Amino acid sequence: MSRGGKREGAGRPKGAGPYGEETKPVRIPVSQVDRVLRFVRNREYALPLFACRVSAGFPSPADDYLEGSLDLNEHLVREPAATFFVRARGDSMIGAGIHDGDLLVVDRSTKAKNGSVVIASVNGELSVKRYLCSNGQVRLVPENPAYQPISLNEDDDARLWGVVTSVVHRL
Amino acid sequence: MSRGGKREGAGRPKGAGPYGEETKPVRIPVSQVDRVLRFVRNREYALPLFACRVSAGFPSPADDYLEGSLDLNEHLVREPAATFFVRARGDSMIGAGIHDGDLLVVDRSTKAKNGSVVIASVNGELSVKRYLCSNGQVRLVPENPAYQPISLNEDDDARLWGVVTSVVHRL
DNA sequence: TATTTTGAAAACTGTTACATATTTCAAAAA
DNA sequence: TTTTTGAAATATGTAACAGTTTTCAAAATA
Repeated sequence: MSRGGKREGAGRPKGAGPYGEETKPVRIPVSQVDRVLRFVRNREYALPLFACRVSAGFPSPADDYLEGSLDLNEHLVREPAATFFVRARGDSMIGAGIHDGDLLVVDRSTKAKNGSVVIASVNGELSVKRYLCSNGQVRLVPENPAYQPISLNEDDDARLWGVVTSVVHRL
Repeated sequence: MSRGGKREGAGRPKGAGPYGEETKPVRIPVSQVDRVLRFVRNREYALPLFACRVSAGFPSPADDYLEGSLDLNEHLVREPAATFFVRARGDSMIGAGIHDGDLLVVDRSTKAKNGSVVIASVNGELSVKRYLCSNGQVRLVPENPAYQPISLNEDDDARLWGVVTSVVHRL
């Protein structure tokens, strides 16, 4: 009459769901539910990151060379609401690894420190420069000997737009 | 005695939460809860892209300088399932804009063309090189005069791991 | 009259609870 | 030996709940 019955190991095993893991309910705004489900189910953009010091077979997800997984958005954008992109022109910052046409990730929420690479407009001219400050004197310095540094005076109409956090160079 | 009381428009208005919208519980794997909450709260990784040729006030979303909006994942990763990341070591590809420590986006689904920058292992040694093919002869060429090109022979144990599509340089 | 304090009302939020739904495996049947 | 079956155990979507937060007019105060 009875089949199966109480016994060790009976029933659906733990972690047999699609995630192989426990779940917990989280409140999501209704308009974003679909987007979030796609995000979670596909884990689309969390891609493997491999270490490059390799001598033998490489790279396979089973390897020790796997450093983890990475999402470019999360890795490169700290605060989405304060971040924008600019395309760089010219080679005045070649020494900082910024090439003509590169995409710059600019964060407006972090304050420029001495030595930061910044987007600044001076007297209506926009540029990417290294921000140096000494003795109260602010200088915007290109990273290419063919260009001249700019020293900011009080009557200059200067404004910092943000700090460049990453450079994306397409091949 | 009683204050407030039942009346039209009493109480907290609808949509007064941080999302300005109704929420609903969705089951999320515990290990991804944090990632999902960040994803939902930050809302958008589709960030504004500005043109850099600018003379006056810049940049504001209302400006004409806005080229559009960009999602780094979508922009840099054509096929998530065939993409991985590698961290570059050394300066052998400095001429291609690849610096020590840069993050390389590698696509395994596109075939290397003549001139592509590729990740290749030759006799167990992994490297980033430019792939050149002429008269059936394959060469892996560094972009730094201090390094020697590698010509592939038939008895070399060589394998192409993928084509480098982008370089991410952090400042 | 003008300003401040108060508290009921209504929505928000994280979590628990629950009613299916699925999955598994050994016993029963073929 | 193979197929069928059903109790057991977990998964899943959502309602419900208890506690929190916010709002606004009435009450109290100046």
